This record gives sequence, structure tokens and C-alpha cells, in this order.
Amino acid sequence: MNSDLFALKRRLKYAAFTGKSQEKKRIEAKVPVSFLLSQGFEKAGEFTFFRRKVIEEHGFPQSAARLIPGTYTCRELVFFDLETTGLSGGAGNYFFLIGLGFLEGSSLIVEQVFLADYPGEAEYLDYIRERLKRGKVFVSYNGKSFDSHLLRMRFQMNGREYKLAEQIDLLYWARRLWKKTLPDCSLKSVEAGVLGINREDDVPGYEIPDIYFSYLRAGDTGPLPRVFEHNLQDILSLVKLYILVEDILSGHQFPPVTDSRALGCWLLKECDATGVNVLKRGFAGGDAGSGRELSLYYKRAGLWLLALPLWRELVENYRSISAVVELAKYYEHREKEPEKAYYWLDKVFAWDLPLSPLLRSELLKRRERLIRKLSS
DNA sequence: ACCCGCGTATAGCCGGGTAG
DNA sequence: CTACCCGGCTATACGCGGGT
Repeated sequence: MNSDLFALKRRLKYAAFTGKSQEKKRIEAKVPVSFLLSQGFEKAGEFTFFRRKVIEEHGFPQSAARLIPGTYTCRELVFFDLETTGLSGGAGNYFFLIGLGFLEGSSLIVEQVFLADYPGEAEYLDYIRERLKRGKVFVSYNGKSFDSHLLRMRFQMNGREYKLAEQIDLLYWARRLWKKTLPDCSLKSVEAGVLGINREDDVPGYEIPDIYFSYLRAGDTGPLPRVFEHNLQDILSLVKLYILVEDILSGHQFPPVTDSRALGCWLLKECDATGVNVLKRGFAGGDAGSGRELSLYYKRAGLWLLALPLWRELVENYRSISAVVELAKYYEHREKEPEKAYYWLDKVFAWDLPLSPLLRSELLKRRERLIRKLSS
């Protein structure tokens, strides 16, 4: 489906009626006003429809706002999600539904703006721009790559500039925290695996463009409510996910599937002392990767006395090759005790694990050198 | 069909240490 | 002194995967 051509045809269709009153009649006949009103929308323009839901929620992070840049607060967050005519980033794509979420006290306000037909896009965008004014930080799922560009593009194509100042994209947080433990990091998988949300009767994303086209072409409004619902659920999940990530970062929650190694490393990189605690907890929970990262952190900090017991534990309980190598390096180069270095390195060969050729040759080289040192 | 941020792997550089 | 080697850090290249 070439949506560019399609959009052009829609424009011509309305343009064909020259008389003002005639045009209006035609529009009113084509836009299913009563259907949209029945869905809780109100008319906000010739083609623009708006509805709002207030959802009572608890547990909004009021103080611990680790994700929010600058001096903004969570009152200035706007959660947003678009339903579009396709995935491709080309100019022919546009969006016909935007969901916005705002936090207000203990409530979540979800606003949805629907474009009843393409010729109304300019007024639709102007209306959305007004609604977006209160939001300073945009929260999305993959919005940095998808939604924000489409949004900007549509404003641009209509001769209006719009820039999303600050953005928080939760996709990257989901990857960081659950890439190892979930089959994938689609919003759906995160909902099911972490948030405990299982959508019933959800519209698969790929069906959405066709549903909208079929509505435009044949006036088929039947499946539209499910699209509105899908968009609403996306906003709700976005908010829940945002709260969960804030909770994890402030140490209030730590779902069992969370990758403590990745989180700990990220925190350490951000010079955050809680990174050490996260890695400690991960290692205590049996994650060797967390122990390894913690030991390397101690090594970088020159805290050998803290690193050494970790390496020994990693060798004894997890048969960690990297820990063996670290112990061998330590004794060969730092303590100048090649016999101790050899003692540890030899364990790797005793284990008789399958090794990649590269790693194997590296280990052999190290052993050769130690043998030379020992015999001289 | 598209974009883009992120994680991972690899190469290269530098400083320190050592053998000859 | 020189030539080399090792380890650690940084820069760059690459590929993945999510949105409708």
C-alpha cells in the first residue's frame, strides 16, 4: 500500500467539493462523529477528536527521579505513543492516533487524539502541539528511533517545526535489565515477563495500518476501539515500566529476572556507589558475571585484597577461566611469584573445558612463559 | 523499508617493566 | 640503551533489534 498516493487521493476527495457548505456536509457525512462520541471522544476540530481518561494510580516516584534529566520533575513528563500507517520511516507515513500520559498527584491522565481523516492533519498537529506544551521530557518505547522522528516529520511536512527537547527511551533500559532473561525486549515481552501484564484481545501492531485504511476506505469503524484500547494500554505499560525502572535504580525493587551484572556495570560507569551493592547482590544470588565485574572493579581501584578472594571463589565455585587468568596475572606480574601463577593457570587445563582456539592459544602462551620463568 | 542507540569485538596506543 | 612484551585503556567498526 502506497500511503503517499492514498493520502493524496483523500485530499482530492474533499477538495472536489468547492462550495463551503457542501464541503462541510460532505465531511460530516464521512466523519463518523457519533461513533467517535460513543467512544468517549469529543470533537476538537473538523477532523480532530480528543478523549481523556483519569486513572488512579499509586507509587509514582515523587523524589527518586534518576531518569529525568536536568531539574525537571515527573510532573513535566509526557509519556507518548503513536499509532501509524506503517513502519517505514519514509515521508509517506503518518500517524492518526497519539496517546499522551501525564502524572498528576496520584493520578495518571491519559489523553488520546485521533485524526479522523488525512486532510485534517494540519489542525490535528496544531491541536496536539497545544496539548504537548506542558510536557518537557518525553518518555517512550523506541521513540528515539521511531515515534519522535515520525512526529517531527509530520510537523515538518505541514510547515511547522517541532522538537522533542529531552527524551527518555525505555527500550534501552529494558534491554539493559532484561536482555539476558527475556526471549526479546518488545514491550509485550516486558509486560508479560516483568510487569505481570497479559493483554487480552490485543491488536497486533502489524494489523493497525490496515485497520485504519479500511476505516478510511470503507468507513469500517468496527476494529477501531481495539486500536484505541491498544494505544491506551501502551501508555499504561509505559508508565508502569517507568516506575519500575526508577524503583530499580533507587534500590526499592529488584525483580528476580533483572540482569544485575549489566545494571551494576552501568551504575559503576555512572560513578554510582550502589553499583557495588548491586553486583554483590548479584554474585550472592549465584551470578558469576556480577562477581567477575565486581572483582575487575576492585582491581581497577587497586583493592587487590578485595579482588583476590572473589577470584578464588570464582575459580572454585564457577570454574571461571577469566578469574584464573586474573590470578595468574596477579602472581606473575605483581607478586613475581611464577610458581603461584602457574598453580592457578594449570587449573584451567585440568578442567579440560572446551576452549575457543584464540583463548586456548592465549592460555598456552601464558603457560609457556611461566614455564620459562620457572626453569630459569 | 527505515532509523538509531547501544553492546560487543577488535585494533591501536601508551606506559612500565624486563631481558639482552 | 635498546628492543620487545605485557596489560589496560580508548577509539572505532559492526551488527542487532524495536517501533506500526
